[in-house]
Amino acid sequence: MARGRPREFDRDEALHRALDVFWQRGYQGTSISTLTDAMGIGSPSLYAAFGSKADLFREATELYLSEDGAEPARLLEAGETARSSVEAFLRANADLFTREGEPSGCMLTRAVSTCNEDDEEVRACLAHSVDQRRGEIAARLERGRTGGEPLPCTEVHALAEYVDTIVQGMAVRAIEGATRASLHRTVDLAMLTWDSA
Amino acid sequence: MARGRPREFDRDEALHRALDVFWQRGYQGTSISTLTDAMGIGSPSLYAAFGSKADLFREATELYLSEDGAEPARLLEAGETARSSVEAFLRANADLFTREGEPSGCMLTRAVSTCNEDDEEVRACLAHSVDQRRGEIAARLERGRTGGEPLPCTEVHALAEYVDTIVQGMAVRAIEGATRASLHRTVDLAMLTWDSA
DNA sequence: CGATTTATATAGTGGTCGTCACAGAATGTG
DNA sequence: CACATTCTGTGACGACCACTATATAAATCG
Repeated sequence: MARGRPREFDRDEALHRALDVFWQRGYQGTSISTLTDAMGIGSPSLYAAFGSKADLFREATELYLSEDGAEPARLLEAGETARSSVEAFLRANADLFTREGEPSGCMLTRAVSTCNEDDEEVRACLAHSVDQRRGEIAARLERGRTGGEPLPCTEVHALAEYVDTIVQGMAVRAIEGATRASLHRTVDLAMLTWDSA
Repeated sequence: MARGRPREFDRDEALHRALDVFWQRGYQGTSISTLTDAMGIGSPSLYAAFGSKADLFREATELYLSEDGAEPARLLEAGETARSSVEAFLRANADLFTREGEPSGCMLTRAVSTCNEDDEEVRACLAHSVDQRRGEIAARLERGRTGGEPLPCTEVHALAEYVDTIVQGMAVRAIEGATRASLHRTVDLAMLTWDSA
């Protein structure tokens, strides 16, 4: 098996490094040469292994969602109440956006702003990912609502959009340099919405 | 006066068009040729009148703050209470981010994500503008606090950061295509924070 | 072994980036 | 008028963009 000359780099590790670059610089702000430098390979190897810049970005997005973004999503599902689930979700995102030695903010949020309308496929990929995240929030809220849990708003979609707004706002603030503690203070205030009922 | 050949374009109008382009495409996503096309001038005229791409961006930022961004800031000052001022401020931003036939979102928020750490001067310019906005929110809150108005949090800076998070989150959602009504529903929920006291 | 298959390194493709030299055109001043 | 001054259009600079043709290297297959 594996006829021909074997690949000299670890594809998965290279993808991780590409994710870091996209995370830090967005889509348009990342050049192929930046990627090849970070991945430690030549451009022909990149194209042979990943197809194109857009394809590589798509794979990096999937990796982000399945690895870094998985912990917030897991906490969103695992909480006992919708309220505690949302709070854990927000705090996990605040932590994710301010990890030491890692890019700041949310990879998706950053990419949304850094690809313009020409990059049709990349925009579609991002829209799908963000829609999915919002859907997961709404689903968790709906689960609480049907279970009789009091929510600050009966429209779970509107409430999910509110939670998503907090997440994306924190992502921008992390890029601007906000500290983890500062984002957690914001979560404190965001959760006060629940205490209005 | 005005020795020499007179300029054939209106500098202020050209700056307005440049603002539109930066607003829609961010900083790195905007090329000089895109700018000259939109402004209807040649690149030497651009450089003679504005200096450089970064200088032009700085001027466009000032124009944004003094014109489009002025209405939210005005409402923030004009409201009777801190609460009503913040609500009017948020709604004005929601409107600003979803104007028909105009770029979506906030010009500052978009630019924050689209310039990477190499563009030192541009980042500094943006940081200053965002800090200023946050400071205005905090000042209005402090005015309410010393006036005896009940606030959901005694730390006006933390509360200002929360409000700023909503603004920036709405800006990202507007870029993603959120409707004006959807952003106003988010403001509804954000203001519930005040009802927890 | 030779033949085949796959990956790599080198070096390029045409195109665009931000910026500017230069020459010509249009104004004011003497 | 000549002259100084300022703007505009043409065209180009070197550097970078995403991407690839070509040749060589390293593996498996028969």
